[in-house]
Amino acid sequence: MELKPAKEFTLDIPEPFDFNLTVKKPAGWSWATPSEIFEDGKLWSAIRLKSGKLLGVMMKAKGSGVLVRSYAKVLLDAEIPEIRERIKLGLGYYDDLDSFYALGKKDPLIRQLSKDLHGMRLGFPNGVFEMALLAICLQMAPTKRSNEMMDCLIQRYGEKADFDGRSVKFWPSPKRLARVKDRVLATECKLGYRAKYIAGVAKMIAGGFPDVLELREMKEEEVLSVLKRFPGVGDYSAQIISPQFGFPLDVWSARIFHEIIFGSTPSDPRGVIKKVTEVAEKRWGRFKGHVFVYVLHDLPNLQKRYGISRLV
DNA sequence: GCGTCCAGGTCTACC
DNA sequence: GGTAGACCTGGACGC
Repeated sequence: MELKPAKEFTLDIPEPFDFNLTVKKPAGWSWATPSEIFEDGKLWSAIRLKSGKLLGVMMKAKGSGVLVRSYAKVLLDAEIPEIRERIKLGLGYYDDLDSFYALGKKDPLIRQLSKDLHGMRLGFPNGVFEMALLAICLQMAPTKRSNEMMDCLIQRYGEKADFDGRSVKFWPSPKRLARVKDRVLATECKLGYRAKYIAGVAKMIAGGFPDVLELREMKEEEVLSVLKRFPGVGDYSAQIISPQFGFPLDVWSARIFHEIIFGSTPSDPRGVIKKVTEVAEKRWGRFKGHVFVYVLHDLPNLQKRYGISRLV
């Protein structure tokens, strides 16, 4: 689909802010979709609005802010506030980095993180469905296989945005996947038992569900409760999908945080998830999500200090 | 080459 | 309310 230039605007993001670190994070996570393009400080990506409309987005740093160019087949004036809000959320406009970094006065881990990745805002560009696909594909699978499942979903059922001389493939819409039988999904993308979860989530969202901007306004416990109504979404997945940044410990990250907090490698990483989560809540409170993201993007540096045993 | 185990969770049956 | 066991698939490992 060839998209035409639509709304262009500049966002002033509060300091500290590093555009490159925010949209192209060190561990290689994509901003919104794995097929987006980041070259010479410019990002070409896409977002999907609540209506289901796909927008192409080109962004680059401009002074203390960010120049945002959106591309659409047709853009309504009424959609402009939603675009601005989604981009602000995607660039971490609301992240309280000053307060997070201030914890570094007493917490040596945060002191190091804020030094290593200064200005990296968490950002939450995607909608509920894209994050649900990510979370479910991450379950019980090595990274390679998770990536294969997600790539297959995007290539087979995703939507292409051609704009500004670039082509970006975006996650499938809930309406699109709601029309696919779970047996077909399981076979085509080797999703295994996850296929019925994905089909179920697609149907629920296609039938009407709070969007990411609405979830942001709820209390953290309420958001998690709402998200856990999805089939196949438990504590871990709900915290990945939530725009309020929880502490989604899995076996891999539980091992890392146990080594950082307690200085030892747990023999049963799954068994320490509850304990590590409780300590994180007590130690970092509302900034536990910041610590989680910062740590996973700073592993090479932390390995030297904390002797983390396994990086991948 | 073949069989077994298990991995970046969740659900369900059973106690 | 707590907890085994099952769930897809595919790579690693032992034989």
